[in-house]
Amino acid sequence: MTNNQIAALFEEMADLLEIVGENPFRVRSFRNAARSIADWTRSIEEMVEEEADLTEIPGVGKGGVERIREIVASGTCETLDEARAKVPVGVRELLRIEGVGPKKAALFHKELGIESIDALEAAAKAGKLRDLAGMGEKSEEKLLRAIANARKGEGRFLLSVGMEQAERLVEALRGVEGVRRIEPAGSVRRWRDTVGDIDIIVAGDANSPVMDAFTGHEDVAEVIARGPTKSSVRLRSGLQADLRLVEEASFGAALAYFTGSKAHNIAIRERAHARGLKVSEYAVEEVESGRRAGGAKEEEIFASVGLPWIPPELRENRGEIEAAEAKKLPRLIDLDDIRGDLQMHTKASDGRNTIEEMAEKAKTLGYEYILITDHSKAVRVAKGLDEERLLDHCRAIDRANDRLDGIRILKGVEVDILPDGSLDLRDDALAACDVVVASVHFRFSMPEEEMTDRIARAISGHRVHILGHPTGRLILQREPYAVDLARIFAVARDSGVAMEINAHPERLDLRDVDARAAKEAGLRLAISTDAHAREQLDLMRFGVHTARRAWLEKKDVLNAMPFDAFRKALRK
DNA sequence: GCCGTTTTCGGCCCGACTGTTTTCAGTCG
Repeated sequence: MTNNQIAALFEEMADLLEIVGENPFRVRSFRNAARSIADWTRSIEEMVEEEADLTEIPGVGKGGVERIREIVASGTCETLDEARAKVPVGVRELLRIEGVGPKKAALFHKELGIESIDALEAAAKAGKLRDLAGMGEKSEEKLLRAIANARKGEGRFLLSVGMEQAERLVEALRGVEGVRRIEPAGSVRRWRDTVGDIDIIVAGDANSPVMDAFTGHEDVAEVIARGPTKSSVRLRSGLQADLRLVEEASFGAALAYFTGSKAHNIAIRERAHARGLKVSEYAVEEVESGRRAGGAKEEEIFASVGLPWIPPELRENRGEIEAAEAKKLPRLIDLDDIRGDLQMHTKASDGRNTIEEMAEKAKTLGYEYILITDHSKAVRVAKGLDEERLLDHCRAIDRANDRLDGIRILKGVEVDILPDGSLDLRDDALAACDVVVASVHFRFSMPEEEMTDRIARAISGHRVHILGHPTGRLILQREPYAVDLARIFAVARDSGVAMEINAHPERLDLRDVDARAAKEAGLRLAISTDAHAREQLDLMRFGVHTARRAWLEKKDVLNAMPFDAFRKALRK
């Protein structure tokens, strides 16, 4: 049983208890527990086996420990079973519909016996909902639109999609009259790997036409809500976007508030509360006197609770507040620190550009070196290289190096890890390469132990320098394969192998928390774009910000090193 | 149910918008 599976059951308990009308604070404690269980890096199942102290997990107390033990032993617990007996599963589904919370879900169930989204839709179409307390014709129509949206959109979007959309909107609104400052907030600003919506904060005049410009933007498909200080729209892409207009004196408070994360904000607010302060999206105030203690700048919000400014990527309540307090925040890596790119493909396999074209583009990015890593032969569809073609390719790279000044082109390969843990090319061919990246590209559905053995064998026994996209996930498309990363990290450490953070927005693999665990296990990380065309070398920023979310500093990253140090670090 | 910079009981983050309501509940972020 994984931590995520345990967390999902706590989340389910919270939903069900809320529908039943349980004490809201009790419900929240279940949600808090779910959240910190999902974030917990050690295996909770193992902790149970070892009888370790589970109350170390924030938000887990005596009751939580009991429930976790029950869940690990049996897959469920008494509280959950009782709640499930009271609320059919379909009623919980209703919460996914925008505008339907626990109260409405309970109302629909109690009054009309509705137990599914389909049934809710049918009732709305038949006009049966308008007579319920607090409902009317308008809410019926709204509900039908929300159901249609839920069917279409299904939640979250890739970071790159959200980032591009946010940048478009900000660009369009920046020049509107009365707009003084504008910044995207939310998960886009924290560079989370997926985004659920876009938040934009504007400081400006109350009578600025920015709301009209926003709700009237060409990307807007539907206006969900429109007020003087807050509007929400549904974009053509299916994404929701919210805009907040505040006075300049409140810009920092609003930015901090809407950047989140929610868990981080709650922790900051509790901290403020303990100091007799109240933090809102408008200002920090002393509770007693009502005196204002800041709000124009984010720094003022943090300073009011005795902390330095915390970079948005760290604001997940994963220890950043404690680290800030102890003056131990990391000096996070920046895009400017990157000196090379360690995974890219050329026409030799499935890339669109030549060695020279990739190198020329890399020069414009200011890189000192790049590593060319075409596929090996197991990847047939990509025209993967066999031993002979790899050696030819290496000679072509040598020639390109002779012709080009101002950048070093390193010979490499992305060699496939075969199901038995052997590599797809002979050692003598690999020896011609400066750097070897090894990756898994097929047979993803092995049992965890076999997959772990497979990868461990591949990186320990050969001349591998970097493990490419270590979990194989494709965000929103394919789950990571089952693999014991802690064991992989231990083997990699003994073998001097670095882990990749693949910067492609569909991969971001390792993900933030796993990359952080890799660093804590004593490993170096390589941030690579895996570019298949020269313009994809620009995707590096997504990898770097994922690295920032993993608390990585310059010294943790292989390709942030000057060339000589990089070469030295590779020697095994 | 959890927790402690007013500590073992009594709190628990805060405000905007909507749709239904003559003063507010519900939802959302």
